[in-house]
Amino acid sequence: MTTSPGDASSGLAPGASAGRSRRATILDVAAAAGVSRQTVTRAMNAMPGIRPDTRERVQETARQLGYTPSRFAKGLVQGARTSVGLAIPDLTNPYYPAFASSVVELATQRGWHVVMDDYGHGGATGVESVQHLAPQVDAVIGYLGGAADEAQAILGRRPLVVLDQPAGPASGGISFDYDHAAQTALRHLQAKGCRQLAYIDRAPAGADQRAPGPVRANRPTPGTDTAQSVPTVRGQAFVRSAAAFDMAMTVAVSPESAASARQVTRRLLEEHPGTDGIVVFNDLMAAGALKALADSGRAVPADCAVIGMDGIPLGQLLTPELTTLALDLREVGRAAVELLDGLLSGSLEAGGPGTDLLLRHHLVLRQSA
Amino acid sequence: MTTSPGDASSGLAPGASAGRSRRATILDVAAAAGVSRQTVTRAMNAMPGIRPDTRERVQETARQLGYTPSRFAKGLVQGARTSVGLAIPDLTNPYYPAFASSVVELATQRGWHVVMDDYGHGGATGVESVQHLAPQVDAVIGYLGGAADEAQAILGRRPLVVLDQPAGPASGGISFDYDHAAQTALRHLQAKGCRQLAYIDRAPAGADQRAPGPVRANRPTPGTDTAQSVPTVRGQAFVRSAAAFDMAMTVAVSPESAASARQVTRRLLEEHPGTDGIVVFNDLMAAGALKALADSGRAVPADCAVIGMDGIPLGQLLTPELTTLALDLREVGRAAVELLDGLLSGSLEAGGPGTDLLLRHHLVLRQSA
DNA sequence: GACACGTTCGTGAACGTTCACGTCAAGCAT
DNA sequence: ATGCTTGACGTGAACGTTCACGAACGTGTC
Repeated sequence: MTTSPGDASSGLAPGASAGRSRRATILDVAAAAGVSRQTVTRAMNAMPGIRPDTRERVQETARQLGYTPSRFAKGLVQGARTSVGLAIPDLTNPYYPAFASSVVELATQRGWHVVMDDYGHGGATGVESVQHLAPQVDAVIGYLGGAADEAQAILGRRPLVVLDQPAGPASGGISFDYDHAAQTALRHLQAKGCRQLAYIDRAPAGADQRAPGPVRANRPTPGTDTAQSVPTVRGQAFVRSAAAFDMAMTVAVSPESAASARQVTRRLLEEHPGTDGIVVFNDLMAAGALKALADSGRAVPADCAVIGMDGIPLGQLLTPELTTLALDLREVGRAAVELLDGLLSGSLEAGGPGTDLLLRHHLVLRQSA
Repeated sequence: MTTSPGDASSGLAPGASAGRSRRATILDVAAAAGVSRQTVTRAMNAMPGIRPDTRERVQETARQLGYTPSRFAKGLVQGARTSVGLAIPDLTNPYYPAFASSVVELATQRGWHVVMDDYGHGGATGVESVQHLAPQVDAVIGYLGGAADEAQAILGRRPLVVLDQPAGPASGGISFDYDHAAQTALRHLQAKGCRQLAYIDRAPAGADQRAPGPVRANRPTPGTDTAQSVPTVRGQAFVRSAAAFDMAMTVAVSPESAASARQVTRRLLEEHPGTDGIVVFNDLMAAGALKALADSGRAVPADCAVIGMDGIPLGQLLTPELTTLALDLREVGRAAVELLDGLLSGSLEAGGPGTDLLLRHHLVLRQSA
């Protein structure tokens, strides 16, 4: 004990500036300020029924003790402030932050907190993300990539809004009308005179990331099941549409990155030099495809048109500027939050009407097609 | 009431599937399963000392009642799982998600939760963001844009790590060596033969977003105070360096978006047609500058070189690919999390040595300069 | 048959805060 | 003096969970 009795600047209770001991509680503050718990509460929460000088004295004491009210004790007695989990596969893909930004904004407006998880770093799955989020949140919004049933099981009665898939066993779902998107894109390409199409799909999560997928010519013949070589529902919609439009379409598969898409597109162009129209899984990969076309000396859209998918701002910065099947991402975020809001407030019933939305892309014409 | 007495699949206590009443507590489960609180705890948390069949019966009961343990009660008795707030000005700028992604990854590895706030939507400030986060978190990491003192005051003893500014009154700070960055860039441009430089700075937050800032020729003459027309420390470093290298440099100011930067650059090029080297506040705005140069029919880098700042992946997708003063964003995130980790564990003392880091950009040479 | 022992389960206490009261004194009218 | 109001402050109870015990019940051992 080196504390001398005449110590200046600390006429407080013992242990006032104590180092690494225990967190200060409301009782410590009350004792140090010579008042009761309730008065401390009144001082800290700007409640009436306390004399201004008392309030200030208590606040000063709290400051000196480094007192911070326990959010757990507060939450326990007051009933939860709602906090929602946001499960995102990859913040590095500009699509997701654009969506997340909207969710965070609208959630904040409602006084919610957003606990974010960017899973997929260590190769985690959406379900693992929900598992990590679950103990901390009252609801989850997320791109889970399937497995909504397991996620809902983990959450119990707490609402779950899944994106890019129908609700299924989840509380709510927002999915996208890929058939409509595909038809819109192919109609446009057909009108432009494109005849030899290609679609670059995203490789499934489990696929080997090192070896870009095979380039397969899938001349769509009715009755042929192409599901195996076309990993995503998005891709399958394009295959269906190509058949309906009677257009030839090659499908290539690439991991979800611009660099991989560039490489895959290069191979595609070598094996199918006559390709005059390419649709790509998303805008990020489309950027890679544009690079590959430039590498091969082709002019876009004169030699080959390109259509991306997402509508992220990135597209406007590319050269040529990217024509894309755009989603209004702020709108998607708004839909998700409003759906969740309805679920939480009880004005919407899980699995009931209005919990399974279908959103449409619209074609934004820029230079590349 | 349409519930018939012979209803199957629900032999539980009354109110089992009750609609919107009260949240089920551990006591409800205990009563319904015919056991005690503690046994329910043991069943839910996979603790030993419970018979497998009991465990399963309890779990099933909990599932049916939709029981979810209160995170508040749990936290109160167990001591907090740490959750950190992440205050970000704008998730729409690709710089921030790249950083956030790294923070979320490393925080998750440590078992922390990340509460994200994307302030700046409604024109909120960093301090307001901290205010919103404070009741929910044990620490904050953030790009606050100054005002670290107020933020720290709100947080009390809880650690605060600020980015892009020295720690000051905050617990820890990570800042960037802009003088070094500026010297690196200008040295390169000088070697390339550039003689008429321009720097495009970001307009301060309070500035009118509609009217892009003035284009001012700041031929650096020693003794002239240019601080007023150069809003950021980043910009001031470039002005200083230009003076040191004895290079002419015009400073223009633009709101932080590619579209605005494009517009400002266009005006800059009209007023200063001889410009042969441009450095831009960040990569996003540099993308706009590249567009403006293309608009004016100039070749990059032949007619005019461009150097961005940040090192976000976007730069590689542009045409021409963007030379940039890159920050290793995963490294920045790692530094922030490790700093916070030290602060939280007590191995680092707030304001002590090692809490104020200075990171350096390195020049990534691509096509644009 | 007494004892020790392991397994399974239940009970008091505690976590830190707020809510709903209760108390006490001062001021004022009757 | 009495009663009533008002302002400032204190006290019991409750929120829902886990921790540290203790009780009850077999099961084996000597």
